[in-house]
Amino acid sequence: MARLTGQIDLAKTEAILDAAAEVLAERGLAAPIEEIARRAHVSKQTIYNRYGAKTELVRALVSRRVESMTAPLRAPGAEDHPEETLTAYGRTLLQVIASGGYSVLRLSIQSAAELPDLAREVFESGPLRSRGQLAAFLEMETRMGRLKVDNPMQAAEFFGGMVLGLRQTRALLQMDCDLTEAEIDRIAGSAARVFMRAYAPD
Amino acid sequence: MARLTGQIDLAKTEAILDAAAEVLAERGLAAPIEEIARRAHVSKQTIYNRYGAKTELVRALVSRRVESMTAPLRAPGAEDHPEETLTAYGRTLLQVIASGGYSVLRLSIQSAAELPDLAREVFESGPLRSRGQLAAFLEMETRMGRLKVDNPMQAAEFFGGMVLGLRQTRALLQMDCDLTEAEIDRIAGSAARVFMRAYAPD
DNA sequence: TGAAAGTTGGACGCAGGAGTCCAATTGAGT
DNA sequence: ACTCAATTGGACTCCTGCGTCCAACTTTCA
Repeated sequence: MARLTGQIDLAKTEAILDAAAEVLAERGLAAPIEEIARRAHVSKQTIYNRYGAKTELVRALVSRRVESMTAPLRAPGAEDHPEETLTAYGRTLLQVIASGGYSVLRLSIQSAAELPDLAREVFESGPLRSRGQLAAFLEMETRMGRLKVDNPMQAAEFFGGMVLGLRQTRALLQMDCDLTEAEIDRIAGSAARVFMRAYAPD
Repeated sequence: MARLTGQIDLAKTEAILDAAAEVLAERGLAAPIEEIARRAHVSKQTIYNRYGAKTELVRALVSRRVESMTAPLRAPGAEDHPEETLTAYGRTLLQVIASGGYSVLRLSIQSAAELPDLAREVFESGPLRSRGQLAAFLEMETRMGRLKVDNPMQAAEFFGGMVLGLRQTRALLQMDCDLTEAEIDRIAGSAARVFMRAYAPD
């Protein structure tokens, strides 16, 4: 095995986190650590060498993957119509669901009673941050007169909520919601159009 | 102890379900059954006499409480403006969160891997049903020319999502989101107003 | 007063899984 | 070749919590 640093094997660390993501997504918090070790082709001891405890493994995993459960706002070209930026944002939001990114959130929910600080971290550096970016965008567009949003954060939550609809709940309940690329476009597009109609200037 | 029927004690059954709701909400699925028994002032055996297994207790609890996690659409007076009905619906949606009704959903999410059928039941007789009622209302208002909604179910999801915003996620992560009665009114009102602007006829 | 059923608590067996220990192995660097 | 740290796997301890069993007690109904 290649040891990249003189010390611990980075590739193994990645393998552990990948396996943990898989197993915990499938079987929930109840999944035994031995199963993770097995699937990472690593000994249980190796996992304990790095993380010391199961909760720490969960922490590491979740912290590292929060980003992946959140839609970033792609820097919009200044010439774009806001509707396009909104559509793009909505699309990313839905792609996160379609690609199983919600397993991180599900895990955090499952651990919330034991690890309230982790829950907080996930919320803040995930959805809250994401909506915050959107809110900043809405505010800017308002100043430029292309939108008329009085309460940016509220409006951002509105838009996110519209796009997600019942799909977030479905995803958290592990029901697969067949989201094709076409579906995603359709929904994000509709939401953006409706939003524009409500928040158009004058 | 009063035995209401000649047979089993109905009051005890209620006590068990109440205690289970409490304990499971606080400590999650990991909560031991003995704790539930203790808090219900009942012996562990009594619980097993009724449910036979922990999963069955969870099933019974969740099934019985799904309704409480969902906003019903109050039958709107025919003379009301749709905006009022929407506001009322949104308010109920938020009151469910404020009153801790989401613990049922959290529980279902935690058990989803083990009890996928329960998850499905919760989703369908909870949020899905609720939005379905709203969709029917929107469709009716559209036929009466007071609204112009092309895709009622989608619009219903939009509205529900708007009202919930990030609060659903917060609630599932067990972060208390200080929702005062005033806040609730404000949010539901805003959402309804925005919705009306987007879906007004002509 | 005598069944029949429900309840109690307390002890018990048992399984699964967290975390530890250790002797043997592997690989990197010198 | 030699050293040092990381890794391995397999055994082992410990604990928690599920589900069962049972003997004593209570309540209802006849």
